[in-house]
Amino acid sequence: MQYDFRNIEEKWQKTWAERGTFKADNTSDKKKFYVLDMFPYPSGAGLHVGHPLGYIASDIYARYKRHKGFNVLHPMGYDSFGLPAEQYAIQTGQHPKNTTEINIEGCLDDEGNILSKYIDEDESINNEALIDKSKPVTIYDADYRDNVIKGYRRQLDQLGFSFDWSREVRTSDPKYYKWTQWVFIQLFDSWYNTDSDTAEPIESLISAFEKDGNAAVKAVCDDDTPIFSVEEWQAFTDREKQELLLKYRLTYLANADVNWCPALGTVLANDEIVNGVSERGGHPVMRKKMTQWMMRITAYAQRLLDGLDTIDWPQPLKDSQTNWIGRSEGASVSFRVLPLAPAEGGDLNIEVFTTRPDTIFGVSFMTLAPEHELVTKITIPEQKNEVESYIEATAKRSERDRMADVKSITGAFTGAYGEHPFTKEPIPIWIGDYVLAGYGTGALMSVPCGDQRDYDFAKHFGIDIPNIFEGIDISEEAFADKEKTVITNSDFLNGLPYKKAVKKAIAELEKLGQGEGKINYRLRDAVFSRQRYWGEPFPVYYVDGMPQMIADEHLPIKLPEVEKYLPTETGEPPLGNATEWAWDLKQSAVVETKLIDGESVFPLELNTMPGWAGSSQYFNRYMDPHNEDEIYSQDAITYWQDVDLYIGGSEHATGHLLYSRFWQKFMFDRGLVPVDEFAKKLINQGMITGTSALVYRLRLSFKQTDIIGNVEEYLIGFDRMLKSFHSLFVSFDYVKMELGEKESIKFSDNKFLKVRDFLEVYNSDKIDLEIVSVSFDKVHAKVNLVDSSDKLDIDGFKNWQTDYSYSHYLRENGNFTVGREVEKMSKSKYNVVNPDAICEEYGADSLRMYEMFLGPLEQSKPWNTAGITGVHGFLKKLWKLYHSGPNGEFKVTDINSDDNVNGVNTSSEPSNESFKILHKTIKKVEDDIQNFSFNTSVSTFMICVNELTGQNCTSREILEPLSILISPYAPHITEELWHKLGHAESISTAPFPKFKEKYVVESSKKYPISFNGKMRFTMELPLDLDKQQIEDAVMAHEKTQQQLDGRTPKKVIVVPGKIVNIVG
RNA sequence: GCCGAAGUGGUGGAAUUGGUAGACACGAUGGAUUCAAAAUCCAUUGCUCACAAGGCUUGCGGGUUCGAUUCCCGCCUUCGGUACCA
Repeated sequence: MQYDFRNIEEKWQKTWAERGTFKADNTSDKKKFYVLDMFPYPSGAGLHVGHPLGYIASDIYARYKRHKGFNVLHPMGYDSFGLPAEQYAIQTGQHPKNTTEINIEGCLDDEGNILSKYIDEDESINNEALIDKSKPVTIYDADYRDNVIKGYRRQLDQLGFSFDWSREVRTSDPKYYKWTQWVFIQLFDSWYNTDSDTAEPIESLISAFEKDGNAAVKAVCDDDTPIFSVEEWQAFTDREKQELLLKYRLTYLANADVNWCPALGTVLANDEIVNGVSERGGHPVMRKKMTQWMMRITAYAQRLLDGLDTIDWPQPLKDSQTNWIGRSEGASVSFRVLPLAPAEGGDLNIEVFTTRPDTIFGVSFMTLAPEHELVTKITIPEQKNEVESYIEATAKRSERDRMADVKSITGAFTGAYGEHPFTKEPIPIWIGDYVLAGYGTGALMSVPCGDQRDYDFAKHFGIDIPNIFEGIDISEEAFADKEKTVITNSDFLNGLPYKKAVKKAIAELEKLGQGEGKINYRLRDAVFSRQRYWGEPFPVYYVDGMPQMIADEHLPIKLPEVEKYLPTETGEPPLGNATEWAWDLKQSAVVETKLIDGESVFPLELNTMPGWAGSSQYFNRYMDPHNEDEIYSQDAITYWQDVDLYIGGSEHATGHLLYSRFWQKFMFDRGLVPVDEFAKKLINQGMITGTSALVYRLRLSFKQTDIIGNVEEYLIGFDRMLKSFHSLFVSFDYVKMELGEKESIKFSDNKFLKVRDFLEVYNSDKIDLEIVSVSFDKVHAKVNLVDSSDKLDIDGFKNWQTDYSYSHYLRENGNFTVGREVEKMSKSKYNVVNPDAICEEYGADSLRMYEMFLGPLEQSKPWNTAGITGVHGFLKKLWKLYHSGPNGEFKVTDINSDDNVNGVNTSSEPSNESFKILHKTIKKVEDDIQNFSFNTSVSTFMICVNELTGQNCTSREILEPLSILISPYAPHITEELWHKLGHAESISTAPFPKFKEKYVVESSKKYPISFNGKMRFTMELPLDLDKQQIEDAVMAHEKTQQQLDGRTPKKVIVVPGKIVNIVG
């Protein structure tokens, strides 16, 4: 019997789905275990082999935990709001809801034929069903299925994951985003009490105001919050009260800097901006202030830091969150702006944050971010032009550019001066783009002798560099070593080391009332508004410009329909196009926009929520995903608690993973979740890169003498020079052999004789120019046109790119090979490998095993389909091991079996060797799974099956546990074998085999005998010898004497059970 | 720039605590089987030298150690993140 993976996999996938094998129950006596994957954004391109890597790993772990007797929750869903669907909507007018649904559910029926609703009258396939929408496809095209969207669900299903699909969520489903909106309202209705260090309902803040005003309230709030008394509070109008409360709420409105692109009418992400212009269309981009919803994540800065110590996440990921939060201790210092500055001058102060208050006497200038609000106020008329043009120039640079660029030093003098708090000397105030507006206060006290950037700035603009470090030469560079610091030229700080000087400086500043010790965080409040269509609408309407929440019972507020998905002509977000987008208070319903009267009908919020909104609580929603009354029941969350294992990419380190921790802590504060970290353990899976196939196209450079005798040399595509044929492609083997490491080679070097021959035969009469050198272009070929030995299918290549149909192909030894390069998997590089095709050819079990076999889970690694034959061959061998009967029939022997073959009882005890390899495998695999080292498990299985095959093992006692060991990795084949072994129940809950030490104990060891650290020979010795006995045995060995050649060893190192090393 | 990760045969990788470098695979070469192909099986395969003996070898340069892929110092290269891509 052959290993028929197609039938086996289809059969068991169907059976699992029908039986609900992987449904997790919210009530169970078993211990719970929650394995979570980062849910995908369902893109039209579908899955490539890189996507399932983490899902396979988590599935192995989930299945392993089921074998270990746990009640496992392993859900999957879709992060289905996002930009690509919106971009497509802008281009085609297709509703993102429809494209999203297609991307998830696909366009094929159960037989794999396209659904009739996607076939147009003329039998062509509707554009929305196509992956590559650039050219028309009809149902008569032979391979139309390759270009039809199969849908994420179908692609995931065929990989045999043990997901509990009954719990699926989609962030764009109103039933789901109802609860995203609900959490937003909870945040709006909360403030952060720094006394109790917890978020509290806004009512407690209001009652505090009503009792004592806000002077005594310890809260996280906006910097510009005024102090008011009870009387003042009571005298405030309702609107004033609302404005004040906004300064405390955990989500609030504020003016934030964004990258505004006037031409596109939209805000751009940093990576959508290249060299100061938009990536799409190359339009100018400006920094601009816009009113945005913000999340007061800074309230949680310290707790987000502290929490990192309590979770088992990768250290690099923790490091990046730590750096992101960026805690620094120092002092805030207030500098008076000297009144000789013009206009409003006089009472202006500049707040700076410094980590080095000890260097305050080294200040020789101040630097403000060009965006700093005081810049326009303090700039003197003479400097106005210079300052303004500088501000304009920096507005065009992205923050990342400004941070990355340390070489060009730019800035402008405002003409204004600050006053040193102690010396009262005037300090010139500059602006410079190395100061970022959102970082600290957006202003620096510049100490050139102690900070390299300040030093460079001072040198560049000829500003003083006073030295305040004892015994340090600062003529070449700044001195930033805190440990070796001794302060001098600094009045009361003279002679003090760093730590004492800091303390003293802060104390003196406090005496003056011009500063205090302060902890600063780099973390900023998160912008929560997006000027997009395809996102969660806010449950917010505006009365007199003040935001009001819509009551819980009216949620969800569903996304309105719009004609166009672009911003409006007046620059409002796409929701501004909606004709039905107003809140009627009386009816408690969304009504037509034109009914807005400011009395009972009010405008709704036009922004939508960002991508991370929907993913910040989804892990909790999975626990009770269809609950319509609560975000989840308390029973469900009490049972499941938190995620035990979360697998996903490290690119989410400071986005999703930080925001989710913030929301979880908030939910914890409000008593909605039992723990304040949502995932105990997290593993980052690496990227799978593509292995591109590159075909080498000849380029020749020619020399030509023109009429007046100038000699010109130029490089030209061969095809353009010679009309008689198209490009000449040359086998990579030959190119490499002739070219070596060089890029190009002189024609006179007498290489590439084959090319010369070729030119002579085909074009001798056409070449009237002198060839100078030979080089090559690399052309990407589709990877599936290349086989495991890098040979190109030339006919396939010609068919695929008809431009090359008439090209010539120069072979080497009858083969035409391509070069290989590892690059990111992408459509444009033709190196994307689709899991469907792999499943079709080798099966899901082979794909799962191979993805694991590629290498360590956390590392990025290149995909090369060629290698899959190794694991596929292994599965065939595994199958054979259980099918050693006549004609490949299934055969397993029991110890007490009555089986008789020709009168001989075939029952047999497994051999000691069989037990040994089985138990070695159990030990290794269990260790591997616990260490997430899945690649080494696959090797271990191979060794085990190879050995058992060699031993002709057929014992149930061996083969039954073996199938369980392999089943997390290759669930289909092992389920089939399990079934054949006579079990009615799924293998998935069979108990994991127990490792028994007694089967693997060794009595002797093959010792490596080294001389001066180099292994020369091995020697088998009993393990119970002591050091001296081993030494004696080794010294007595003839090869030892041979090696020593008469010398006496200086020293003999014996490590029992490990090695012997003879020195001398 | 800053932060993080990784460099081992032709390729993916293994070596769990400092102890036989290259497990397990892919590819390649030769052979068996076959009318032939596929499939399967066997042998060889880090480099170097004609063989053997030997020498060299974990990105580069140092160091610690009886012994370093592993620990320390200094460099180089590639990749990821860098606040509106998801």
